[in-house]
Amino acid sequence: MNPKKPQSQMATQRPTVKTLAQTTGYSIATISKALRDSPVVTAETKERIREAALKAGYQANMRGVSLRAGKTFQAAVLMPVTVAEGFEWDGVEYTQILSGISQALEGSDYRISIHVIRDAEDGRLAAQRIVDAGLADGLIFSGILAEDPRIDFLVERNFPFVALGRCRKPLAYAHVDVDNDWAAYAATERLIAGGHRRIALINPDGRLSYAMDRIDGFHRAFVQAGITPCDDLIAAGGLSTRFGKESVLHLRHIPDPPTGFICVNEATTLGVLAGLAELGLAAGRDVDVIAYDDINVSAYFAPPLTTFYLPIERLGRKLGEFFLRRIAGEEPAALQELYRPDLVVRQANQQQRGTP
Amino acid sequence: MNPKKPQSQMATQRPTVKTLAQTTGYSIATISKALRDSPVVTAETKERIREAALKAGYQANMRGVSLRAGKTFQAAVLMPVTVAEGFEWDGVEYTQILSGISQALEGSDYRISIHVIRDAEDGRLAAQRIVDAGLADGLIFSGILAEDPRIDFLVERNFPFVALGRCRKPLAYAHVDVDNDWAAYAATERLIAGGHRRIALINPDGRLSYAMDRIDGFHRAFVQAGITPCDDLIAAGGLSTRFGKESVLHLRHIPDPPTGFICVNEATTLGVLAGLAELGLAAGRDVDVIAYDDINVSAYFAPPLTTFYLPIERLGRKLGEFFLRRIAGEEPAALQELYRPDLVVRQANQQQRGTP
DNA sequence: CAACATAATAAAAACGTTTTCAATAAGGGT
DNA sequence: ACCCTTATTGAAAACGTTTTTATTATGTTG
Repeated sequence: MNPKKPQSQMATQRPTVKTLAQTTGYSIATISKALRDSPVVTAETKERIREAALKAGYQANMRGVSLRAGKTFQAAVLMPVTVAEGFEWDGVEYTQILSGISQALEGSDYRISIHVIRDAEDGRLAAQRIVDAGLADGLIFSGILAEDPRIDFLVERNFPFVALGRCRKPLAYAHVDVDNDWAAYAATERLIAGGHRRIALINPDGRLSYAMDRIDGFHRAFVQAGITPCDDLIAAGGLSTRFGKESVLHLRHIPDPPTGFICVNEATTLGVLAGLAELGLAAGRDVDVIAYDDINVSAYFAPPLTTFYLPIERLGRKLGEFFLRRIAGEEPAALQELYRPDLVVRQANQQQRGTP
Repeated sequence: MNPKKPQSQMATQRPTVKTLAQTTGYSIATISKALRDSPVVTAETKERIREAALKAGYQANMRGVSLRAGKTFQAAVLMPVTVAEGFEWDGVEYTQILSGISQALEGSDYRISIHVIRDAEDGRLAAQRIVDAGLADGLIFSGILAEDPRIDFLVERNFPFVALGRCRKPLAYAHVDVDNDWAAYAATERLIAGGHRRIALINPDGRLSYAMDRIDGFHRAFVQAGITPCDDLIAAGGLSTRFGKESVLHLRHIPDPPTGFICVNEATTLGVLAGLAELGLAAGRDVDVIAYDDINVSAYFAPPLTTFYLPIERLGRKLGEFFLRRIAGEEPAALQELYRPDLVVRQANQQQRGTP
């Protein structure tokens, strides 16, 4: 075979507008307009060109479109991961977030590109790289800090983005969030109504905005009930299973230990249950545990736990929708939504049980 | 303000090779060569141009590079998700896979783009779309079926890809896999040695290649021990928590029920434990459970379980490495690796316990 | 019937690169 | 002093689009 394959090689090449122009006899301008359904080209030629395109299996080359349009058609998602091995079930909910975003982007020309980050500061660097190098047309990220460097940066550069969570600065930006203040309030109130006076809040990193929201709600429930808030029972740490377990082991060994636990996610909840098991305690009998659940797994814990449940995939869908609308030019102020999770009762709200 | 902003607008535009050409006085050809460190351009001019580029904050526009090079610089990853809400902890390990791939791709120009798929057939469509529309330079995917339409398609089209798992056809393609045959064999052997004669294998969808591998290993252990294989105790279904629970509830109600359970992943394991709890049985006392663990969570189950553990992030890293090498032109036959998970003993291997 | 508006298509420019090829300058050998 | 080689840079083409502008043909109007 001739290594240059002058003829057969050409035949197997992907067709372009130029190819179609040659086969149909029209100019590449008309081809382009016809395929984009421009009103200036006649219905008959449109038909003819479309047919030829179909026959040739023509697909517009995104690289050409991209260069010409000055767009990347990429939605960059910052995905946090923990560094070390032995990470323990961290970030498991991201699959669902991505699924939701993906659903929203279906039908659009946008694709999801993943940028793994270690922490918020690393996230700022990633954001800067994405903006400076023009790697994407917009950004989606979560794990918002009260003072989030990414939000500051992106707002200042006027780069489109949607945040899963709100920071504590009065800036206008598109976001989706869970009403964590309310959820923590409702959980605490429920435990108080169940007779608990010493309640532990297993919380993530204190710089996270929603960690503060949860503390606010936690406090308010005590104040409204006229009880001293359990500030000493707030465990601020990771979202890991290990942290949940360690928190229980620690908190149950201090004087006047907690009898109720409010967990921040499924991972810490699993850890809390593991810690209780190690101490010979059982949720629903010796202590009460209320969880927050993104991925509908609390039903399978032993015992099944009462949770505040909001499928995180739904948030993902909203993120994707807001992303597209933001890219299309809508104002950030119009792209903000707050969700309240559903209370799923799986354990009775027991009254005044003697603390073991 | 003048809506056209003739001057200030220009100043804020991203610099291009043309800009640099103007500021330095060199031609765009020289600029390009200098920045790519071509040997034909003199050291002095290189230095001058690099300085100017740095000062201007020049970053090559990927869209231009992409069009010219005919590459997308995208590594497409097919990410499976279950459709319905109430998905129950499915696909949680993908975060780790992505993290691993991301680590391997660091330093390269490649970015990860996510394509969510519902099942293998949907995956084939996605693969076809990616290939036909030229959305990526290569593909990474998992959940390999014994007869996987994606592998057939991609091999036939000679499109670069790396599979997490092997199909059962004798095709040459890059892959990374876990030795599931061995793992299932070892798990079964251990339970047999512990005195169990009726052992259940909680397996994923039977069309999955690694499901068959596991059955093979499962069988072999019985044969080698001279015991009748428990074909009736193979539960082939999903990877979901629900399936794990339902399997236990079903299997424990048949005559001569299993006393040992071998689980396929953490999700089903959690379900199995939930099912056992509902029946009043405890792992490690009434029955034995051996799990397979991707994400190091089995230590927190109650009780902690003996598992075969292989951090899936490591597989992800290998996938990314193989991807780059495949893209660079290496032969698929050189890009194949099989991993054996580590046995992590958390429960004693008990002898001949009366089945309750 | 000439002038002109309108419709349809074609030509050309642009997006930002990289690469091939041409052009210039400098140096070395005879 | 002249030719030839070599080193360095510049010009131009190409990647595949889309959009702006120009060109032609057609029909309408005074």
